[in-house]
Amino acid sequence: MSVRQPSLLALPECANCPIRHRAVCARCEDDELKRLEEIKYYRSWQAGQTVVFVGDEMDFAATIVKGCATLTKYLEDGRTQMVGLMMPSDFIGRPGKPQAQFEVVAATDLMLCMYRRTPFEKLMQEIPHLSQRMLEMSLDELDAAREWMVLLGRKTAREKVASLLTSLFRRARLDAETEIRADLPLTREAMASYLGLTIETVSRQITGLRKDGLITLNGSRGIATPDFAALCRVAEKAA
Amino acid sequence: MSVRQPSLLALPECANCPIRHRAVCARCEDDELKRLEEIKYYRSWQAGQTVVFVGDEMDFAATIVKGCATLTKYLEDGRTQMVGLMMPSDFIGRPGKPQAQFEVVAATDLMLCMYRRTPFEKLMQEIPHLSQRMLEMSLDELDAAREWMVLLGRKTAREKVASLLTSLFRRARLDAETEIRADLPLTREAMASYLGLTIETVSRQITGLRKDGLITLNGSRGIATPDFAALCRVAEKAA
DNA sequence: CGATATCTTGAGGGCGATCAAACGAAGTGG
DNA sequence: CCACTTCGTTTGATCGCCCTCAAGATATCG
Repeated sequence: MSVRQPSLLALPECANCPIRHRAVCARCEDDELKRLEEIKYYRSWQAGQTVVFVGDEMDFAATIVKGCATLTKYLEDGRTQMVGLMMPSDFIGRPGKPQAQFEVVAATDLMLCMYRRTPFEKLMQEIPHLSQRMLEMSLDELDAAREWMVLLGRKTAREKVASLLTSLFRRARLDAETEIRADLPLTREAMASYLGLTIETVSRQITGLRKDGLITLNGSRGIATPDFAALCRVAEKAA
Repeated sequence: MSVRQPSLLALPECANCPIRHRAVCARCEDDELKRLEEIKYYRSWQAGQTVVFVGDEMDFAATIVKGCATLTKYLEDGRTQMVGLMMPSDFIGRPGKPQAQFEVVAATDLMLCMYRRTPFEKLMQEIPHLSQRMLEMSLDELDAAREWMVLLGRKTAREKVASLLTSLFRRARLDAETEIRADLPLTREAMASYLGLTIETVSRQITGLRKDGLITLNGSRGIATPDFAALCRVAEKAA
């Protein structure tokens, strides 16, 4: 892969932003949005590039505009565990702790709407609509993390893979209710990291699900399901 | 165990509260504290009693004053995974989602400082000190959940048990730096639920750590370590 | 002291990891 | 255009950690 510098882009208006109503700025009034607009800038990365390294001073907070980013933690001997899979409108950053606790990597081509840290934290103090939305989003992340813990701690390999696929299907069908296909934004390696498995086991389980007629493949990234409900049943949704 | 009704207790003053400076009310001014005091009440449970069942309408939020509570999620076939281990000053409740997503159980005898839900959510709107602290605590919970995900997804049984013990030691030495002993607030079953293991494996690993001289036991609940640093090394702390 | 949880220990098996190799797609250069 | 590399994926063979099932030991409490 050719390594290109992250590029700074022009500044579209917030009013036209595709994730305006779901991001951290969702509740902001027009005048509040203007203040955010003053400290924001856009930046893009190619799939595979690292956005933040562990321990880096994070001098920004950001919203994903396009693409998909992963948050990954490491053990000393190199074992890795993904701890966040962030999609458009999701927030990246940790007000109060500028040291990055995990690596942020662009899983696909990625565009972030970034806010300089200090001014952003100041705005959080001054704009309740901002901190309120921030709290909502943190609590949602926490709920997701807890669901994820059940997957990691108690589900079988097959259930894990089925759970990930259903979750990706759910996020992929952007208002296209009928579409039960998706292009995976993750490599097998990223899926393994998400699931607490090895690449080989992920591959075997995907093959198994295909042989059982629960999914169909189209290349290694394209995937679809003829029976979404059945796939959900395999995923053993929490009671 | 004799089942006794949870008891309602008298209302001590917030000013004398042992966890006043660490709980959700930590940043409140005196006048703000008074408003909280108006909607609060105390309630106690015995070890083993369930505080909230999955799906229950939670008409309160609460702070743990004394004791220890667990948050547990279930799969349909009965598999369980603990997703929260809450200690004094920790917050229990989910503003915005009154339906309980998990079961809350008193791991030890437990006392909660409880706030009625609707008035509490109103105060969160009106007292920035409250919602700000709430955000801080949620982000800390999220950090802890992500560390926990690494444990569940990638650590070996031995590392898992060592990690839990070091974490409990850390929380137990309440300003008593020199004390490297603790009474476990958890049964083997609760430990297994925390770690994504079976009771038997937990027991075997504890025996193993004892035989290796990393810990000493005193009954099944009392535990100490002659070399905390060594135990941490076994726990394979994340880089 | 007996009744009942809780915890420990043992034997055996299965699921997922590990090690290894083949396969396919995309890109490079002769 | 075709060898050749590179990288991601698939498939196979074997191993070992942890689960399962079972029994025994210990603690707790009436």
